[in-house]
Amino acid sequence: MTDQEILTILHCMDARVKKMDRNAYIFRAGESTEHMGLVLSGSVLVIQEDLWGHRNILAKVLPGDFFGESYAATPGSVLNVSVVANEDAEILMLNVNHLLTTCKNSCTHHNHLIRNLVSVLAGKVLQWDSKITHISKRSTREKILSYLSSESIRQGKLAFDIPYDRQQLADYLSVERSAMSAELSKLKKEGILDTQKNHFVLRGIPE
Amino acid sequence: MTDQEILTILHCMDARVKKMDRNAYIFRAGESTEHMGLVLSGSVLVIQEDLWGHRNILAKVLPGDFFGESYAATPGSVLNVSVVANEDAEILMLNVNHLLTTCKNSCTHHNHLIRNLVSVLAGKVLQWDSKITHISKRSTREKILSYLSSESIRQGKLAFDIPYDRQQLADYLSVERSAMSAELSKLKKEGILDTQKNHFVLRGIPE
DNA sequence: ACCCCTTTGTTGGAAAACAAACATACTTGT
DNA sequence: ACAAGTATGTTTGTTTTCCAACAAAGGGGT
Repeated sequence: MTDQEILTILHCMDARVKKMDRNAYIFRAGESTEHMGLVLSGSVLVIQEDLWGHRNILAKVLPGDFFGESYAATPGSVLNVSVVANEDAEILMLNVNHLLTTCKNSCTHHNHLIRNLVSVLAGKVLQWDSKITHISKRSTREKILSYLSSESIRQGKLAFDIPYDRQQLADYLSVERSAMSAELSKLKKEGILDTQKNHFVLRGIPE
Repeated sequence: MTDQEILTILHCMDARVKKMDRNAYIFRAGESTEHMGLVLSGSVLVIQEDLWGHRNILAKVLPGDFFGESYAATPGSVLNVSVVANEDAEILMLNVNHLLTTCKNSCTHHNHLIRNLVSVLAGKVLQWDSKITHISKRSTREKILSYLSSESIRQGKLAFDIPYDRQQLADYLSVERSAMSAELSKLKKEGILDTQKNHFVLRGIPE
């Protein structure tokens, strides 16, 4: 596309850049929205939290990736999650309704964009599938190994970084940080993996 | 749409009806597919299972609803789930690639169908969100109550049926059937709910 | 009505996670 | 270099789940 076309589309979708400070809320559970977010810089967390401090991290969204598309694309839906900036971040907010309802200008690119939206949504479902795979495991150890091995496969190496610190990983896997930490130590002692900070090396089970 | 138009579209998407016996597999984890399924009659379960008999039910799909769209819409993806007939069922298989790649006949309805696909996918993400909400809860009791109250809200009544039997509910919530059964008894004794078979009545917490 | 088979409820010991507290790095700012 | 704050690892009771086995209830077919 030419710059002009991109500008037209951005205007079509009512695009606006928002600068968010660390820990600022972009969406709050209970609200509804027509906009989806695209992370330009920094990162955001998609979370659920209750009044007792339990925080469930559904995903960390990095630059180039979207969030909130499903709520924006479902009229009448109410956000079941909140989105907070994990660090200072720039977010491009895009109105999905403007994309889905044929616009007056009848952008020839609308259809292409909608197909892209299909890819984004399908990818999100697959991502959710794999999160469900991990947290459905019954023990902390299995959840850890399920997550790490899928990350290892996804990144195509046995040594890789994960986007979470310990507390965040525990919140992502829905387990106690302390129990997880203990389990990681065990796995180290057994030689199944090695880790320092957010860097992991899987060794596989010795025969 | 006229019958003729519908027929054209069905042909476009390589539509075929499959009759499945109870317990027959429609998709197996590890396969890939260009087709999504539409349940015409009966019902199917979207599951993950391991070699030790643990079965995680991701969803029960009833007539009028789809399954497999996300894998079909993501070229190169591999099924992370299996789909089995929960009872004798008729399934309409639709080729999503034919829908996404502009067809030679250039069906004028393609765009409309793709928008519908967006809705279906967005709805699926929301459904997954709520499943994650339930199984992220730390105790069996909380998982049960999270699921039941969301079903109650969704159906708009305090008395409602759920689509699962006890074993299936346990598999959906990723807990032990026996522990769940015990917890349900407790909740009954405490007067928080009542249940017989798959019918539930929520009473709320007595003040 | 009877038997068989499936579903649901109950129990008890073993194992695991939870929660809170503390110890030990590791950062960050000054 | 220091101090304060944060992140990570460790430990200890307590609570809960898991698992296996059994009991009770319900359904279907003959």
